[in-house]
Parts: sequence; structure tokens; C-alpha cells
Amino acid sequence: MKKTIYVVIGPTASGKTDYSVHLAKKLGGEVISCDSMQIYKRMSIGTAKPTEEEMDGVPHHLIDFVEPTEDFSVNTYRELALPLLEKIETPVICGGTGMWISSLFSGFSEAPAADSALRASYIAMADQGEDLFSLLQKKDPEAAARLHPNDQKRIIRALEVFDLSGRSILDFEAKSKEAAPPYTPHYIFMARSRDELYHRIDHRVDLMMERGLLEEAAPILRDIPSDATALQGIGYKEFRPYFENTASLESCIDTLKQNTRRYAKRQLTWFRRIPVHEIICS
RNA sequence: GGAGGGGUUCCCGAGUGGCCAAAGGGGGCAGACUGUAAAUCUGUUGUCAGUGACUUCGGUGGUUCGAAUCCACCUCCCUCCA
Repeated sequence: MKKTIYVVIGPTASGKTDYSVHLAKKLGGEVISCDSMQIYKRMSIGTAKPTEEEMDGVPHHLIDFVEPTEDFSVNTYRELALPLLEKIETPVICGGTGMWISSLFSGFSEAPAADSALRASYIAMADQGEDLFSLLQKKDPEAAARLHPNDQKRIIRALEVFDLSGRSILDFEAKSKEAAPPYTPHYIFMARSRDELYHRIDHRVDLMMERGLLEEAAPILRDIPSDATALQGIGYKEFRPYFENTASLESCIDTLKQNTRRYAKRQLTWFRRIPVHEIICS
């Protein structure tokens, strides 16, 4: 009998945090965050990490525990989250990162981990005009067939897996499907009209500014290398032009709002294919 | 008041007689997604009917077989001289 786990999903600013806490309290459970940016320390306001007050006494896991300079990936997350799902009697997953959520329930590839040196050498090749896509077509035609020639990141990953293991990335995927963890997700989707969602996003960004997002962002931008994964997060890099005096604060805030909206849209695309069990409209 | 430059599709911005419903970018919308995923990639974007038709390039007239592109007038914006 597989354990059923509540998973609160929805785009950014849809109200997942509040609802997860509410649900965890009701069930006497604990919240496990599934968010690729709230894991980082010192990035709290910009990632809308739940505050002490918002947590309201409910234990939260996998939040605020990674240095922004550190490498972190889906698989690291999975290795930490799976034991928690086992240990905690009633976990409530609060999830915004689609891929990370799926890694918990559908099995995940045992393919070799990323190799930054190898990647760097491929990127260098590409910069010199080498056609990585046709290279992949030679090495692993089936994997290439599934990718768009412009999809450099995935092309490099496929090449990487092939070089490191001598096998196709598709092999690993097929295997992973047979090895799904023993949990059944119960998906709860936070529904909002597009208009409402976009208003909430704008409003939340304004609130972040009031709470000191700029002061939080300054040291992050100063101390963290711009190619760190943490800096992919929305809410920091948008202020770089302001600090470099090439754009007004006003326009940076607009970009931040816009990037957040676009992110929410991509999340919605991801969640659309998840079979939702419950829909919360408020 | 005088001299120039300019008003192009949601925005920016190419286009100077036919190959223009109009490059490119942005944004919007939609899709993808198996170790960087808040990232990355793809498609689409005047209207209607699905190989065609219709409306569009500040406005109004005109030239021409044919105009976003040429001419006249009008209107608005910018720069410079006063």
C-alpha cells in the first residue's frame, strides 16, 4: 500500500504557502518545500520564503539550508526529500518547481551526474562553431531525434551522459520509470484567474520592495558569482542594471514583475498536465 | 516665426513603387521539459474564410496598371536657429 502524500501545487504567488500551512495544521503534519530557490540562505525576501510568522509553528523542511554559492540539483533535492517523506508521518509538500515534484513520484534517472569540466569543454566547442547537435546525432541518434537543434543545454547533457556511461540518456530514463518511489501524490492545485494571479504578483513584488528586497539583493549580487545557480532566481539579477547605474529602479522593478509573470506562465504549462485531485479557489 | 528630422502592425524598430500583412527584437498566447529547471528550448502573434478574400503603415486628396514607399495640403512629435 503506497503512502498518499498531499502536494500543494500552483504558480508563484497563488497562495501555496498559506494553504500548505493551513493544511499541515489541520492534519497535524509538516511542510516539505519543493522550491528550487527557497533552499538558499540569505535569499529570503526575493524568493518569498515563508517567514516565521507565516509558518505559524508548523515545521518546514528543505528551506534555507544551502549556500547560494553551492551547486544543487534535482537529484540532490530528491535524495534529501525522499527520506523525509518516509520519516514524517504526514508530510505536506509545497511545490512550485515542477521538475522537482515529478522526481519524487515518477522515479528518477540514475544517469551520471553533471560534469562541469566536460560541459565547459562542450560549450567551448560550440563557441568555436562546432555543431553539437550533429555530433549527438552521430553518437546517440535516438536522443538527438528527441531534441531541437537549438536546445543546447539538453544536447550537452545527452552528450555528457553518453560520454560518461557509454549509454544513451534514453536508457536511463526508461529504467527510472520502473523505479518509482512508493508514494502516491494527492495533488491540490491553487487556482486563480490569470488577471488575479498577475495582480497578486505585482502586489507581492511591491511588498518585497517594502520589506527590503533591494538591501537583500545588494550583497547577493556583490558576493555570488553571476553564473551560480542561485542567481538564476528571479528577484536578484533584475536589479543589476540599477546597481550598475544603467537603468532606473522603477524599470528594474517592472522587469522583475514581468519575469515573475512569465515564470508563473511556465509553471502553469507544467502543472496543466498533472492530474489534479483537488482544486482550491479562493 | 525660420531650418531640418520624424509619425509603420500591442511596444520598439526595419522597410523608399510591385517579391509587403510588412524584416528583426520585445511583449502576449501556447507547447516542451528526467542531475543548472525561478533555468533552457520550441511554435504562434491583423481579420475572416483553411492554397483565397478583406482591413492596416498619422489624416485627406492626388499620381500610377500598382503606394507603407512618389506629390499636395492638413495634423502631431523631436532637434536646431530665432
